[in-house]
Parts: sequence; structure tokens; C-alpha cells
Amino acid sequence: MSDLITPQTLKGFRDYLPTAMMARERLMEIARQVYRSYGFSPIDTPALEYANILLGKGGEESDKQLFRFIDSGERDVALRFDLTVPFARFTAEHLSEIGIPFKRYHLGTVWRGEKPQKGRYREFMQCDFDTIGTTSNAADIETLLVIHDLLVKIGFERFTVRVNNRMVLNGLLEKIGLIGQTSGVLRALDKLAKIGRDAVIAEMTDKVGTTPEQAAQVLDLASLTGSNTDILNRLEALLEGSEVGLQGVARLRELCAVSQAAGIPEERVQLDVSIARGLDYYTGTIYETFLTDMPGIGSICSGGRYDNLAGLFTKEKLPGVGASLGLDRLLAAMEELGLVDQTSTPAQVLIACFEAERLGDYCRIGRVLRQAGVGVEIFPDAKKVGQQLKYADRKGFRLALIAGSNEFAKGVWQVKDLKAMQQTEVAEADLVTHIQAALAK
RNA sequence: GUGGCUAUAGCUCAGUUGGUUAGAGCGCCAGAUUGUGGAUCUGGAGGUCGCGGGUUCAAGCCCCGUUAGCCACCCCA
Repeated sequence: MSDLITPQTLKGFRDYLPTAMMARERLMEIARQVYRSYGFSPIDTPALEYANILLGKGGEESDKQLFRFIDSGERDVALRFDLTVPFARFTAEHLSEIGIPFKRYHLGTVWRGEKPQKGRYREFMQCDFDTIGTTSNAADIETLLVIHDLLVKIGFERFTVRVNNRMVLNGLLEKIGLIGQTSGVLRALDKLAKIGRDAVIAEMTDKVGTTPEQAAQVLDLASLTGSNTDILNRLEALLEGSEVGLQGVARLRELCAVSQAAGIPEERVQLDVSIARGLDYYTGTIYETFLTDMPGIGSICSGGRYDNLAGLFTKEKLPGVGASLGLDRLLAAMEELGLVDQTSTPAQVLIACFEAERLGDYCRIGRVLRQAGVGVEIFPDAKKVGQQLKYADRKGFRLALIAGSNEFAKGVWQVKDLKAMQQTEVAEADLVTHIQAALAK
């Protein structure tokens, strides 16, 4: 008896209470809706994979963060680090069944053995969507539209999707003779906003081994500011002679034009040549999404175009483009911003237990309402009405139904609107329509 | 993975240079003429001071370890 086990979760792993879980489920629901509305189909893959499937796909950094162990059958296994690598394996394995182009979405938990911080956990959910089997810029543009619609549907107005294209960066690096040091240069470049121009130049010359002139040239390109068209025009001039670079610019130009034609507000799409992040496998368009009111939490939806998704698993070359919504990070931001609804009940109507011997009537009406699509909970004990109402209020119910012998004698119910603090007497025959109308408000 | 900060009631915190039964606000529970909730009043429950060692006559307070959270780096959702 004295040896109680301390109830605790692992570092970076969390429990979700009803309030948080309601918000999570709502986000998942929205992600599904938006993805499906663009024609992405759902798939799922196992949480655990053979370690060699996952190793070496995102650079050595991600290998170190893998939760890896030997299972009881001596298999070397690991928990998935993201949803993209399992998707690559999935594609290689099922290509003949799915055909191309193929659009899928995948909501799933992933695991990374990182040092946790706010918005960074060891277990978190990603909501991925990808289009594979086409190099068309239409898919790149659609990816942007999906990200945009997703955030709007969640309820955000103030956010920007920063867009860049690796071809632009590669074009420049090729032009100034840094093609071998791409990843080092990009890593340094990516810190521009954080550490400033001089520090970036220092890192490029000291660590990466560029000349100061080369570093300055990279910086000149990356610090372009102004409207998207300004940036595009100046990029075009800077990249003259570089075929890849210009192709990248042309793709970005089309992306800006088309997304605007499709009705995306211009200020939500921002060309930013300094964003270079993303896993090594990105080769084209890159996306990162930031909340205007909470930039510190980092990108909440990132992705990009890649040339060859499943090159390690099949000889078939599969180009694609996609992005991933970091659901738990987004939720951490929303909590911080006070955007998480405090409701902890999924039902909207509470039937108070006024007289225990009337349980039959309460259950009967409960079922009638449920069949009409209204979630109903019946309070289990005949406690004081005040306490029952307090419970209803705290849990976030919208309506409370109260009926005792007076009401049953008259064939009516008291319908109490808990937010408006108003009570209406409604004949039982009109109850369903009345409640539906009240909830629709 | 490296470095730093923090850890006292469900939550936010106070706790004097180590000194007797550890406090507050909010929340929770129960009452304030036994058919109705967010206000007020009254009362109550709830803490082996994250956990384990050590120093001391004496530790919430000092030292070591450990676990967790947060911050920076790294990386990223």
C-alpha cells in the first residue's frame, strides 16, 4: 500500500484534458475537411517502422532524435519521426495500387527525442498533405491555397505564408561558385532574422569557407525586401544567366499571380528569399507559416517541393509537393493567445435531474433530441438544481432542460439558455424545433 | 545532445540572515426560508514544500544527485 507509483508522464509527453482535447479534435476535423475539399484522400501507416526505413532520411540530426529500440523479436525498430518518410515507403510499396498523380492527407502522431520547450514536444501530431507524381506548378500553388484555407477555417486572419524556392537559391549559389557548400550556406542564411547580417557573413566565411564577397552576394539576394513583384523583378536581374534560378523565379511569379487571382489576399503571401529551412530533400518551392501575433513559436505549417520522394525505396522517380500542419504547436500558440474555447463537454444540452423517479422521461426526451442530432447529457443525481446548473455552466453547456411535476402536469419543459440567462417554457411537442433554433444562434 | 533558470495547495504565488503546529488570492465542497447557475457572506476539505541523499541541535530555505517544466544553442511542427 505504501509503494504508490508516482503518476507522471515522460519528458515531452503530455496528457490532454477534455478542454485541450476538444480543441485538438476540432483542429483535426477542420484539417480533414479542408484537405478533403481539395481532393486529398486519407491514409494511415504504422507508428513503428524498421529502423532502416527511417534512418538517414533527414540528415544525421534526425537520426539522433529517433526513438529507436530492439523489439522482443530482435528487430531493430523506431517510431516514425515524421509522416513524410513513412509516406515514401508507403508509396514505393503501393504505387501500382494508388496510381499517379496521388493526393493524400495523413493525420498522425510522430515522435522526436528532442529537448522539449514550449510548442516543442517529443510526441506531437502532424497533419500532412502531399501531391505526388506531378511537377506542375499547379500543385505547388494548390499547396499554398490549402495552407491558407486551413488557417482561415481555423479562425486566423493575421498570418503570413512565407514562400521561397530552392531553385532561386541554388541558381545564385551556382552563379557565385558555392554550389558545393549549399547546405552550410543555407543554414547560416536562415539565421539572418535572428543574428543579423554581420554574424551571418562571419559564419559563412569562418565555418562554411566562403569568401567575404561571396557571402555578401548571398546576403544581398536574401535581404531583398519590398512587394512581391519588386522582389521578383530584382531577383530576375540578379539571376540573369542562371537557368535554374530564373526557372525558380518564374514559378514564384506564377504562384503569386495565380494565388491572387484565386482570391488569396496578397499580404498573406510573402516572398522571402532568406527562408531556406526545411529538410534537405526540398528542391523547389518552400513554405513556412507564421502567426502575426505569435511569431516566436515558429512555423506552424511548413513544407515544400521535392524531386524524388521515394528514391531510396524504388527506382520510380516521384516528384511531389506538400506541407505539414503542426497541430500541437499551433494549439500551444492558440492557448497562449487565449483562442482555445474553454468548453469541456461535447454535448450542448444538459437535462437536470429534478426528480429521480422521472428518469424515464428524462431519458426519453434525451433520445428524441439525440435522434434530432443534438448532444444531450442527463445529470445523474437529483442534487439541488442550483448545483446542477453550476455544473452545466462550468462545463460549457449551452442549454439546460428542467422539468418537475408542475411541468409534467402541463406537458412542458423549462428551457434555460445558460449564456443569455433566460428561461422559456416550451411545450414538449415544440421542444425539438425550439432547441434546434436556440442552438443555431 | 550542450549550457542556463525554475520546482511550495487544483491554479497564480508569498514564505524574512536555516529556528516551534507552512500562508494568501482564485478555484473546489457545504450552508445562508428545501424548484434554478456566473455577485455577496459564513464554514470546510486540500500540501510528507517535485523526488532521493547530505550538512546541521534544527532545512521549504544550504550542498549533491535525480525527475520535470521553461529559456538559449542545435534542429524543427
